[in-house]
Amino acid sequence: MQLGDRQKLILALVIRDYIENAQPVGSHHLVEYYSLDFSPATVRNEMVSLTEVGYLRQPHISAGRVPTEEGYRYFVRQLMGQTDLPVQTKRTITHQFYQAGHDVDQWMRLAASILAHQSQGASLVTAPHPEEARFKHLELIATLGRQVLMVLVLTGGEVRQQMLALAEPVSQEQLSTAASTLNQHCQGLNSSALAALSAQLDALEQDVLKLIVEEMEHSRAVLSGEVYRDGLTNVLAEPEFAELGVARRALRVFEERAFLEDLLNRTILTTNVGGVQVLIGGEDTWEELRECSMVLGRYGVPGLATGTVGVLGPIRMAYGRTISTVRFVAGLLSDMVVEMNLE
Amino acid sequence: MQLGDRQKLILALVIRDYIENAQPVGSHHLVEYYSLDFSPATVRNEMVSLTEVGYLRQPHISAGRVPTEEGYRYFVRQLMGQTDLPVQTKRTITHQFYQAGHDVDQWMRLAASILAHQSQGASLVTAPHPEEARFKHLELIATLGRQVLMVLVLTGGEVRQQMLALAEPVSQEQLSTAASTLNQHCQGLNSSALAALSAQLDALEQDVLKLIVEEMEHSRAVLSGEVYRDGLTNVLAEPEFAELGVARRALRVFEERAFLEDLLNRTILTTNVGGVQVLIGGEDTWEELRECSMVLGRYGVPGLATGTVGVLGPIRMAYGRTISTVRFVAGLLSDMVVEMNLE
DNA sequence: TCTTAGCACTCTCGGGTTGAGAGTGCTAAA
DNA sequence: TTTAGCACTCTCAACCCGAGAGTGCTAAGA
Repeated sequence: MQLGDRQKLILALVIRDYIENAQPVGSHHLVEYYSLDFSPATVRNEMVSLTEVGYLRQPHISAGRVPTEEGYRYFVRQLMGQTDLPVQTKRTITHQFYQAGHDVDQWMRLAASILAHQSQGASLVTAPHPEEARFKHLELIATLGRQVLMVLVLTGGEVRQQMLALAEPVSQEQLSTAASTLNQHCQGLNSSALAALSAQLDALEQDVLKLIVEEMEHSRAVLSGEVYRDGLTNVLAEPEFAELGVARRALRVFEERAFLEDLLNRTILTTNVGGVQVLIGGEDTWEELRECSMVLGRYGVPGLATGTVGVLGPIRMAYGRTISTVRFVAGLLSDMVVEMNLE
Repeated sequence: MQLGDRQKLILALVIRDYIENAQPVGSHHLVEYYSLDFSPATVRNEMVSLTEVGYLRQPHISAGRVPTEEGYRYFVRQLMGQTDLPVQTKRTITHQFYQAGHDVDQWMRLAASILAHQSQGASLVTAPHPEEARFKHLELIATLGRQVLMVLVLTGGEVRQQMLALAEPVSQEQLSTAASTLNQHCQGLNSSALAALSAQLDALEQDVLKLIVEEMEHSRAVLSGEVYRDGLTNVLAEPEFAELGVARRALRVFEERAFLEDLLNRTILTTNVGGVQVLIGGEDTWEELRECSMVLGRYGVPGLATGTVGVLGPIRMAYGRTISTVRFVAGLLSDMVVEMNLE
């Protein structure tokens, strides 16, 4: 069913008002506050239609209207339009990133902090990592006794380190030789190609190679590295999380890696870099997210390295501002990935 | 003032009962439930004394008694005694660590998870790092263009990595030469000794050395690496965090690095390895912790590398179980540090 | 046909009241 | 020194009630 212009206007106003005040919106308030040139009775009539198509509902018979999840979805898709961050805000954010220097860790933390602050929600950032890891460089470093530190650099600039315990002590020279052999043979190969190499290597090199393959396989998961979070307490400030159970369920989402992994696997992988996905009320799929919305974005360079940024908040979320912030921060992080690899 | 034996018994029972049920404890209930061989009236008389010395209080005149913070402190110091984890529990935990292999990251995550689960609180673990970092080994790895990855191994097995952008491109050979020069000169030196070396080195080496010193200085902070957390939602389940504001304040503690840093600096540094410190109700020092208690432990090998484990919960916390869990996990992590360095 | 004024109706919410129950402190007797 | 008995205080849940908000319906007006 197609909505009339007046219905769209009323729906949009109800949603904006509700997002701001967290209270059911009545016909009288709407006309008064937004100086509409038709009467509360007319608004009521339109509200009846909007309620019938499922975009609005009444908490109880003598209350105003509240948007349904479907209402929010329609709003985000059709009514909201593209909003953009104020130039001044953009400039401030860019400046902060500029000051963070070249440290990926710093960038991630900063991104999480900015997202949380701007959206007044809880934020989530994963470090960039390649969709398919390719070998770039290897170092083997003797630490003490039979403990050896392996540092593996993958295309995209991702660095992984892993301790390995050898059967017997090996000198740094032997390790360096092994590393340089492997560096020669493995350049640019992906994990399956590496696995095929095994035959032509000696025992030590085979051991190391096995570990490399393992690491690279592991790094294919969406959630291989650290997950940066911030603003968890922001969501607790929202009235919809006043009830203990609701707050717990929402925070659990952020705590459990397994859940996040599932979530990201099933949503963000289908999103293009630069694109933003909005999950409203768990989308009938994630029970734990029933009372929340998430805005997820993907950044990076496809084929090289990508990562995820996201915000969790109540369904009554300022979608416009949040989406544009997520998009903007994703853009900056994409620049970082480019810079890291090209400069 | 010295408490009589019966007063000690009653205080201990009130605290244990309150910890379990979160409800004011009345004289009648106490006698009934614990089959005491004196009457409720006697208990009431003793309770009056305990209230006068400040170990108990009444929420209101017709309610039972509740421990005060002083009461908890007395309990933890004098009444509780050394409890120990059940052998079976210890075995299970040890087994889990055994299965985690040699990955420090895995160990930290596991430690946080076990602490959270056993204590039903929120847990906190910092990676082991040296009190005074000494140089052990350096690698320089060309990634792309002028971007160079520096991998720095410190005594104690701590590994730090940092990107540096050089003024102009440098080949891997040049980097390797520089690294091996530095490895020869810097072996076992601390940051101030390193800073003094500068004169005898060429431009590239000086650049790198500056960065090394910076990293090592930075790594002296208590909170240099990642902070592992778990069980945040556990604390939300406790009735004392039902109020929004209380829950926010408690979680903020865990979110803000600055706060944690201050906290650890001022408490844990005065604790010996293997020792456990109990903060009850913020100890009049930390406003944010007023409604919480923390149990903090230190692990590692003094002079080599140490780290912190801790649990946050309501003041009404099962101190016995929590303290023994913290102590046990700290012990396991200390073993890990030893093993990493000696094997 | 669309809009709107008027009105009866419904439901929530906050305030006030009340009675049951819990637990105390005091007193006096054992 | 301990304890039974008792009067007393206070909380808590239930209940009632009236004010207020906002609706849907109807009928009149544009």
